[in-house]
Amino acid sequence: MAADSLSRVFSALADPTRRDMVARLAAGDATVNELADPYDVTVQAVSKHLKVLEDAGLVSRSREAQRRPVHLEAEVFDLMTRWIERYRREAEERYRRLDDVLRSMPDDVEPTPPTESGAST
Amino acid sequence: MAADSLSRVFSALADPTRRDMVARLAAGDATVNELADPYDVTVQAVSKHLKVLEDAGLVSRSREAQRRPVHLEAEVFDLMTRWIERYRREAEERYRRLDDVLRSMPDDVEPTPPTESGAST
DNA sequence: GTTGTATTCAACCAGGTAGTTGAACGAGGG
DNA sequence: CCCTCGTTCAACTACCTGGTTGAATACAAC
Repeated sequence: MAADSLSRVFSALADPTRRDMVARLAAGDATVNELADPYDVTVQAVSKHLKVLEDAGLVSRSREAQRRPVHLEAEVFDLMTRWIERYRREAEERYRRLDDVLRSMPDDVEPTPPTESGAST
Repeated sequence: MAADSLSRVFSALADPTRRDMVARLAAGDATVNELADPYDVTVQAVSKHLKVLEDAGLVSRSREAQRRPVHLEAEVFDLMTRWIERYRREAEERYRRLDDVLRSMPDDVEPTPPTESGAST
């Protein structure tokens, strides 16, 4: 299941520093030291953040002499967008449907489809 | 601390159980007990998860007798989608631009050529 | 008023995470 | 070869998180 990688991506982006790194990397590749500069933390801490982003598939690192330029991988964003949009659409549709029902319902009972059983994975 | 709302939303959805809850809530409102049923954890744990989702603005709870039906709030998804799409677009555009540059540079010099180990293809 | 049901609060524990310092490693330049 | 720079590894600490159990609260039914 893609749940695991989805967890890694969401978790990676739950940190403001990492989100800021992603934002800056969207403007262009950078080295660990360059990335670390604006933050008030050690380079080692930034290196750890980078590892989290890398494990989530959000960035990749190449080797160029002793530097390791960090590159943003945009494809993983799709995974999130797909998940988000799916449930948003569902929720909004349901909302619209409910709205319809309420409007077309004088004071009768609620329609309960017989195909409704416990939700499963 | 993850005080900003974007951090809270990403953090909330980083947990597979909470994502599953959201998925199920997209199909319709549910009570805490209903939500807790399929999971192998106590109701209290689910209540905590719900609090996280609520703090993130992903769900809301009303009061209906002693039950507290949970309702999915779809708007917050927009916040994430906007963030994600912004940087994805930036990254993709940059990629396209780079591609252009490379194509318009047949055998010219590169901006930073410390080592030359073959032409770029 | 007492009982029962649904939910939350409080205290606690195990594991993970973000940060630190200090040392090691890898590649170029003197 | 030795030194320096960029980066990562290792060990440690403080805190946050997800889980537990047990008690408390809120409302409905009896």
